[in-house]
Amino acid sequence: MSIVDKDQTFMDDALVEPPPPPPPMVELDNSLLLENLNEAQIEAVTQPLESTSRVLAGPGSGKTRVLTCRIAHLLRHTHNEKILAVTFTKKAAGEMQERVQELLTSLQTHEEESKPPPAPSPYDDIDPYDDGAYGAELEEALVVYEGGNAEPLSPLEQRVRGAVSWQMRRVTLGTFHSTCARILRMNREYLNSLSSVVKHSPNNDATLDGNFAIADQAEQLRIVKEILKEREINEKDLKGVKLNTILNVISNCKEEFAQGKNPFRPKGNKPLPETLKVAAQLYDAYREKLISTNQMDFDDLIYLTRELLAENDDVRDRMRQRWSHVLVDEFQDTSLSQLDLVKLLTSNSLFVVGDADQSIYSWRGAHVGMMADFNDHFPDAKTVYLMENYRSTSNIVKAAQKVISSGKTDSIEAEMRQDMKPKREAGPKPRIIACDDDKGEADLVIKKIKQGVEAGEYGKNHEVAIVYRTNAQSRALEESCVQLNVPYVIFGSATSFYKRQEVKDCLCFLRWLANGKDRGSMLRCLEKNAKGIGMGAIAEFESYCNAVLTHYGNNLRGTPQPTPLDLLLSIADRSRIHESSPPADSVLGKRARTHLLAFSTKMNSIYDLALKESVAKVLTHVIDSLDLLALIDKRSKSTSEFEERQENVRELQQASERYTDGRPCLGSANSPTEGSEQEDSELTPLATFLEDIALVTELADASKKDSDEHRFVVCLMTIHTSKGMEFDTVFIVGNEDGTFPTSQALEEGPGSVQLEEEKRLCYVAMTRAKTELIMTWRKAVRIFTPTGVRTTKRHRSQFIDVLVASKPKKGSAQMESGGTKKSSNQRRSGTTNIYGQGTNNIYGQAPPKPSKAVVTERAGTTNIYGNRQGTNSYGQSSKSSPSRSRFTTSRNSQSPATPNRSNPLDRENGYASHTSRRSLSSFARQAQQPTPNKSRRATAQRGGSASAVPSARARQPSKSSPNRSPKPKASALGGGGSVDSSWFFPIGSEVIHAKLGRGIVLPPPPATESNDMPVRVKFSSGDHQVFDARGPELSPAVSR
DNA sequence: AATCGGCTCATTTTT
DNA sequence: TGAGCCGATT
Ligand SMILES: Nc1ncnc2c1ncn2[C@@H]1O[C@H](COP(=O)(O)OP(=O)(O)OP(=O)(O)O)[C@@H](O)[C@H]1O
Repeated sequence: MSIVDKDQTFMDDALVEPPPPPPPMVELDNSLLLENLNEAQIEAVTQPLESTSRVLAGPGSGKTRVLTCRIAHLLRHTHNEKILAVTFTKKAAGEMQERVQELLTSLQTHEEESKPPPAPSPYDDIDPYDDGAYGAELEEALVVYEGGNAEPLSPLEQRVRGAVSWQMRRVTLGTFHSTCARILRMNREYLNSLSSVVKHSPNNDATLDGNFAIADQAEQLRIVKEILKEREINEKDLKGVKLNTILNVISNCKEEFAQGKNPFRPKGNKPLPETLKVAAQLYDAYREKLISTNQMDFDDLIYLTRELLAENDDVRDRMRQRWSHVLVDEFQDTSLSQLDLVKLLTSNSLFVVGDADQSIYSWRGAHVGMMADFNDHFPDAKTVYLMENYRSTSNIVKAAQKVISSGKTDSIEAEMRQDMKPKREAGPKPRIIACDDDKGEADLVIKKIKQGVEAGEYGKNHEVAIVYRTNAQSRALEESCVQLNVPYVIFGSATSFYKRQEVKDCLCFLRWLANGKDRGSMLRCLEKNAKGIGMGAIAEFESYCNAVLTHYGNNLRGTPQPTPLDLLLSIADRSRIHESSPPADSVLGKRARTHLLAFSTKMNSIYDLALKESVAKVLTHVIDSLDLLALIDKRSKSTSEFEERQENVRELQQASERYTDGRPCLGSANSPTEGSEQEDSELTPLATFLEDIALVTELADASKKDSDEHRFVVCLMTIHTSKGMEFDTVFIVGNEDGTFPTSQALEEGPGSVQLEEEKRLCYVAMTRAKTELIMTWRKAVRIFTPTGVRTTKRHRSQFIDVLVASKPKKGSAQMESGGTKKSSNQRRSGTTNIYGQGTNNIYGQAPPKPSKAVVTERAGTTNIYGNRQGTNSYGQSSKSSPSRSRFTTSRNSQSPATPNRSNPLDRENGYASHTSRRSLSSFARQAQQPTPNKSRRATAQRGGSASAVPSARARQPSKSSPNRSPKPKASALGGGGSVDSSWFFPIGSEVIHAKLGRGIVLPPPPATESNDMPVRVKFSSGDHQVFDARGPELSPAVSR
């Protein structure tokens, strides 16, 4: 105990006691800090230092800005107090870090400039980017990243940087998960006495240690499979319960347990659902396996930390002392357990920011009522509302508002909801475009973007995103990008990169080295990457393991048991285990022995290297000594596949290089860099690398260069991923019922939890747009059925209906007859009754009535609705949109005010700076023209390259169906924000008429009873004609 | 032990 | 459609 305490104190001291004294508190001029804030924002930022505050605010209202300023405010008004800021993703943490840094820099610069030249200060030699005060090791990396433009810093700049660096050291930025991992590792000595750990380690051997690994989904699955196998349960016997479902259920159960409930007890007299039955069967075994292999899953990070803090007063006090101020961004997506954590960590300064309408993670355990409930948990909390929307044009704000206020109206959220005040001009109207199918949609979107770029419609730094509901939707878009030579980047987690075999095959060695008990990695090493070893040899190895462990159990009690890694090593090097152990030869057969010995020899050399050398060197040695490239070659079907895989491996090696800090890979050796006392130094470089991978930190891509910064690139991502971002132009694709909202949500029906979340998701998506918002949908969608591929007709989404619908007329309510007849997808009978079931449906009382007449009448062929082209109004507005990173004044345009910090180990904040992921090789090839992005945040790329290679197969033009869109009455006559034909065919754009050829759209005539969305077109012949914007005759003339 | 081919199932969303 | 899994073959 005393040792522990000492250790902890020591670590804390390292942080609390600065080598240089804190900067003198000068007269603080807060006006500069508050200069760019409105009144409500100022009120939020300047809440008392010791207080609990909740900022409730809609999208684009500057929540993130407020949080940033609040951090700066706290830093400037306290001395050594430290700050914990929790963000939703690591990327958000990175941006936050950058922004705070920029802000502090500009404030500090201002202060320094207005001061007389001071005497030399202790900061003069501190370079904020290298921890240089403590070690010189990082210089190499610095050269790499600042190499191009390393200008000598002026004394002023040095002082500023030093001061800022010092202040930033007081800030810990991270996600709940990364913060928890940190807390757990800091308090590793407590892990095995946590009650739930005790409960799930039947052998009571101290199994968890500070090197615990974070189990990814693959590992979770492996464990479940292993349990099933052990119990001789066939997957098929599970009655259709899928393995992934089991994992999800287990995850939910953990939350329930944490909240003091027992999910496995039947509720009332209802029998337990099958999924829960299965989960109940597996739950204990699953946890035991994790713990006995020294692993935790994502959920454990949260729950065990919560337990740690709840059960150990001393730890809790220490952690509370450590962070005097706690801030949480995106609080609406916080779970109840995370709330508990916040409570446990907070002493008396808490600042949370969120928007109930943007809660989109309830499926992951987020508590939807979190924002509303906040004051129940913190009765003294002060609430500040931010009502102004600075991001989007008012047309976009209005449209989004229309969507969010549709549907359920009796929730607390709905009651609390107030309209935002748009601060920007009206801007171009949001547009809705119908497309034939996915190919048509993708081509249309990409062509429009291409045109925007090439015709100069997009100003400099114009950012464009395409967002979609499901990842699978990216494929068609990618194909179009490749075909049309438009550079793109897929945002999202890098998991697909780490799922690739070749990457896994490399990583399993590193993981096994870091955690000798990691069984999954062990099996992969042996099974896939060791020559001549298969299931048989593995079985023999395991009996050897058991023999030795039995021996330890019988004769060597008190001696720490060897891990499977130790045992493997011992085959070639007996000294790895106790000399009295039974010899391997006695257990292993000849054949197995030969191969295991060979492999063990190699592993020994790898292990020894790991005690001396960097992660990158070890990885290289792994690849070389096991001839992994040859293996990959053998497994590849083509040279291009091999090259791609090889490229992935290289990418991984590159990433690993950044985890070089002079310490050895397994550098437990307590002689890191002299005097290096950063709190993280107890985590080995290898462990840091692996943890970053597990927690989905974006890995480094050194190839990102400044020269890329101003190139145009389209950002592709799911709507979930887009949370918190903003773009000048946003395309939301796949807005058809069954895709978005998902069919599952539709089946739950109007007002259901799921459908409401889909609605919020749509709201989030729409509010990402600053100036231009375009929503597309597909009239036909390809689906996979047992009978093969089929295309199914789809209806535009109910959210679009909301946008298009006019004020409902009383009494016109009517169930949709299913006028879609056979053409509609019979499997989804659920969809029909979303129209006008009872009173609470999304349309209020009067669902739009699909007119039968329309259905039959319009039996025309081919056509898509309105793409627009030609010049339209949006050049004007892009300037007025405040650029996100343009907060600071001063001249950071030329100086690397915020260069990519180079080394993830240099993490005073536990955060590795943003970077991009591996590029799709096909993309890399075709992207010679543009590439990554100017935007600091727009960089990541997902692996999954296979999907980027477009198959050149010809596509059937899908037979266009009669348009069965419900035809809202008199919609264009409605008030502000309603849809008129210009949403489909902008005035001035070029269209093609099936018979009359090309024409130009003129201002429309007033709507009439028979044509409520008229478009007037002028043809080359000089004729003017009026059409129905929703009719089949017109289609947009796609740019040439 | 390694490879090949046929079978099944899939698409929510992510730390 | 196509990726991943299982089992039969060498
Ligand atoms: N007081 C202000 N004056 C001018 N622009 C502002 C102000 N506050 C914020 N902005 C701008 O508004 C935009 C949105 O800000 P921010 O990203 O902080 O909003 P948010 O509330 O976090 O949005 P979301 O909830 O969608 O994540 C940014 O471009 C930001 O620069």
